[in-house]
Amino acid sequence: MFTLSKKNHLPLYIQLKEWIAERVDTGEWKPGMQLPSERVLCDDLNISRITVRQAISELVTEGRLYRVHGRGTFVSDQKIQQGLNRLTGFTQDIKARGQEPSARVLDLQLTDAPTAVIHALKLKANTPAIRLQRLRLADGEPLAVETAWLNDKLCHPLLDLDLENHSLYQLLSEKFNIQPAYAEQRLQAVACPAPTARLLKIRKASPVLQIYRTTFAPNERPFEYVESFYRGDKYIFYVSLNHG
Amino acid sequence: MFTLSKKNHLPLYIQLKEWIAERVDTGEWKPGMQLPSERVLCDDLNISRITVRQAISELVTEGRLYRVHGRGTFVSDQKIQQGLNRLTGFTQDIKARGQEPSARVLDLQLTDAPTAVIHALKLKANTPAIRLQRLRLADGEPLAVETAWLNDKLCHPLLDLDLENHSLYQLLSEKFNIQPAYAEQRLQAVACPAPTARLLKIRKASPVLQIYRTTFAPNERPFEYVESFYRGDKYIFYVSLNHG
DNA sequence: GTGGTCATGTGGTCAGAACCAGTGCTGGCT
DNA sequence: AGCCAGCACTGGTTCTGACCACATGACCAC
Repeated sequence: MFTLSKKNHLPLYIQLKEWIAERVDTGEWKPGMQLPSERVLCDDLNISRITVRQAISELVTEGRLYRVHGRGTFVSDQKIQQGLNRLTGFTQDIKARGQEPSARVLDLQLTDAPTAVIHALKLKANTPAIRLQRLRLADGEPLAVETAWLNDKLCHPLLDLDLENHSLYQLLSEKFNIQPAYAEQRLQAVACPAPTARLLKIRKASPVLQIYRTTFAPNERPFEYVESFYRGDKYIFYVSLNHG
Repeated sequence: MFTLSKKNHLPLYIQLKEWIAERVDTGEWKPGMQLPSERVLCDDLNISRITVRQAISELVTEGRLYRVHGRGTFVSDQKIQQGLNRLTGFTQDIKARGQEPSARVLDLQLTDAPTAVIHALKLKANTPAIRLQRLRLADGEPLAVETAWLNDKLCHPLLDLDLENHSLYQLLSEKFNIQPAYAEQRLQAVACPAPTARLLKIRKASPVLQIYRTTFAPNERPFEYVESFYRGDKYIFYVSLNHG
């Protein structure tokens, strides 16, 4: 069926894993289909069961396969796979929803960071930070007010850039080589404060989704802390959860 | 240091995993601390290395430990940990927040399923389903109203069980061997409907977090659809996002 | 001091074997 | 016909043992 090359320095289980993944991706093995049993794979490929199990286990962890004790191993339904939980900025998020994102800059300055920001970005006390407040629109309608705090040391020249027509993440990536790798968010339903309500063109105290986000670079350093208010009537947050 | 009991039917690697997890949770082993090497653990506990590796590997996958080739295994920085995005029921969720969960059953019956439920659970039209509505409390205070729809075929005898004092997921697991594997959620900030507000003891139209969840079993069949209203002033939802 | 070598300790990969624990079919008994 | 025990499969757990790849520090030669 296929040969694993020992010469190739790649571990056998990785080679097997990629081989299986390819069958699944190309649709040669369709969702619900049963894989050859672990012992059959051992014999056919002339490798030990521990190797086969390691390859399959990783694919199970990734959600591409699932096992049923006593019955066998099967290809997962691809629809279920998590297209959710992806870290994107407002721009990408809204585009993914089929709408046209835009922005109006309300404030952009270097100023003293409040303690919540100091803590989130792991700054020293009394350090200034960049405060960027924008009204975010989807298809021209106000959807959210977003206040981002950025580490000044990492991206000072940001103050001169055009943040109405470009994605912040895109600029950070192109100009400063900062890519978001990971983010933690807190979501809460609150009554909209009056000033924010005026910007969003909703009645004050309307329900809004308040989102706090801390974004980390690949080296696990936080570079951004954002507080947003999303109109409750216009924005739905999607998330997927997996069994521990 | 500690003894693994063979009598206990739990697999050795699970016992070891829980033992390590406890050290980490209680803070006996602090973030950054190096664990005893795999071979040392083998000798001390008189088990094979493959067992030790399986226990550690799962904790690594969960983000509680990390390994460095050639140096050792270490306790992760807890803040980075994604104890987030774990699929749990209300009971586990509230316990994890350090509060005491409880429930009051408002409704439990077999009835016609609305189309949203038919669709989410992939039922045939005009199929009845189990409707379970509960007021959920944390430390005795109303926190959420939860309406769960369950596939009748999978868990009919549920109608006779004690759902005030037991976790639904625990019962599903013990009685019907149904384990949640994956869930998709939608979250939205809305104004609380009057009847729900009375149950939650808040003013009507207060902001609440409305959460829809579809829960899937390991075989990717949906078995539960839940609509919940969480008090906006008492509940914060945590989520982590990863770079695609 | 600087730079290379090597011993040692770490995790990473893999073989072969054994037994346990669910699932589902089959054949024999009632 | 219907039930149930047994068997042949599946994945789940665990062992012994081996070698590879990487990190580190001690040692030696320059």
